[in-house]
Amino acid sequence: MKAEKIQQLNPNVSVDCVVFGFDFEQLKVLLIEREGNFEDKSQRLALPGDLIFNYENLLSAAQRVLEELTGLKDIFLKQVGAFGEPDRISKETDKQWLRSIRANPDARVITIAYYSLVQITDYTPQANSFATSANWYDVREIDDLAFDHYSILRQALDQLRMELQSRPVGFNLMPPKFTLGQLQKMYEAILGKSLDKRNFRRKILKLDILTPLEEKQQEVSHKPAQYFMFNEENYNNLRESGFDNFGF
Amino acid sequence: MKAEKIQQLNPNVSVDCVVFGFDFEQLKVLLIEREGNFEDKSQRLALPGDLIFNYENLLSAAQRVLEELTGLKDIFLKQVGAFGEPDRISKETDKQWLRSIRANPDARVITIAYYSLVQITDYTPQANSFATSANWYDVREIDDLAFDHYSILRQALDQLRMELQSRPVGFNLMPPKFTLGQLQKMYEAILGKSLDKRNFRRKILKLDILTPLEEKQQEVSHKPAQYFMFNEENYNNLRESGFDNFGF
DNA sequence: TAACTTAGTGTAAAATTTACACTTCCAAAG
DNA sequence: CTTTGGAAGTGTAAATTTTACACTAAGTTA
Repeated sequence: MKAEKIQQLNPNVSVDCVVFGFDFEQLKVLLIEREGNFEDKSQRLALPGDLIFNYENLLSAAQRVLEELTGLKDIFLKQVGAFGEPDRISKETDKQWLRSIRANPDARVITIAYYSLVQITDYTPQANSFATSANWYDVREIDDLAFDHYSILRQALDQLRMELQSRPVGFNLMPPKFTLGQLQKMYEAILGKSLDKRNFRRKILKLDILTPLEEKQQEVSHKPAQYFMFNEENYNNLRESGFDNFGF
Repeated sequence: MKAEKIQQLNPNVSVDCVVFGFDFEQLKVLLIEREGNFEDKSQRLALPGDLIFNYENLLSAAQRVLEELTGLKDIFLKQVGAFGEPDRISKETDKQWLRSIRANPDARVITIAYYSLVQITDYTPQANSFATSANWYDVREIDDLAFDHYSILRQALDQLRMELQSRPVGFNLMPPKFTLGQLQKMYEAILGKSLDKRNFRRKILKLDILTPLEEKQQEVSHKPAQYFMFNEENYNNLRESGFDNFGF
């Protein structure tokens, strides 16, 4: 009885995940494709998302749905906000599609969006459930999506940028050792603008959250860069102490 | 038929409003009292909030509910986020109270919170519906509330402070003409710390959004201060251009 | 007329931001 | 072996911003 109760879908509330990925070149976002008669590709693409269970925590629901659709597990997600326009499911193709997968396809659904930022090489999406594919797409190439997902994406990106300006975010998505050039590329990809190398280095090093390693890059056809790792302790202190002096 | 549809409550989604008010002295928040057997006063107090109608826009719902419970109308509200812990309605007194007013008192409810900042003297709360009172309370004196409303309040306050640091917010809540001392008091009340008078003046004047008036304060028992008003145009430009150089 | 209260004002030192160009080290190509 | 291409790495001067700090002015009230 209890188990049944837990498994009941709440027809009015869904979660959507905006998982940004960085591959040392561009900022990408994880999207799924769905079966159906869509005019163009952008309408076939959607953020991974689905209804929550009735007695499920919102964040857990987002993590569960993300794993079900794309195979990505244990992703740290942060809330963007609620999207609840009564007409957010207004496109005819979206309505049709919902009829094919939902018990209650005409219910009014508000969705809670979450976002994250991961290192692409750490995760290999595996489409499942109603997703026919799950892949990374260059954020700059997306100009529309199913439902209201495009505006959710934009808002998540705004929030990520703001977060990046105010805290040393994004280090969770760097590999254990990395070069300052890679770190700068991450900032540039997310902020969508280029930064001065010397000023970037000065500023990031002054934070005292990076520990230089002895090791250097190998087998690159240019001057090898020094590797760095995080000073976890200082990094956490800085995260806590909030958002002073951290803009680029 | 349509009207009936519109009037149907959605048992799973509510809105809550955190209306901050400033009275030239302290930062206050608008709370309602409810009928019932509550252990202490803090449990009797709650943010104005209620279920949404099924085909209602979330923001409109927040404005409607706010007006129904407190009489405050045409308040500009900004979303804080969704609060959806499955156990957010866990206090026994809250459950009892819901049974007295809701058709479906045991439904799982997620709530979307909104906040605002107004000038207290512009609004006189009038309790109505299930609110037995609607009053302003000093934010610093609140240490708990019904449901999960205390944590919603804290999060809204964090967001207000962040917003204040990054944009020239809060001017909407000043009277048409005001002194720099009053403006500084507003900043101090919201940020919860005192600021250097000379530095504050220099910084705020450099933004070039204040126009000095000829007029001076009358009948104050000290040196009368000069009045200022907004330069709407520059103010809007600054709001748009975003959040550079605006911390105190 | 003395006491009280808030308004209003300037500066020097420190810290931060900004713009800017050349040398170094490696692999690959010739 | 030499040249070339490509990213790494480094310093400084000027401008701007931040910070700390104390006295006089103009009203009202006692």
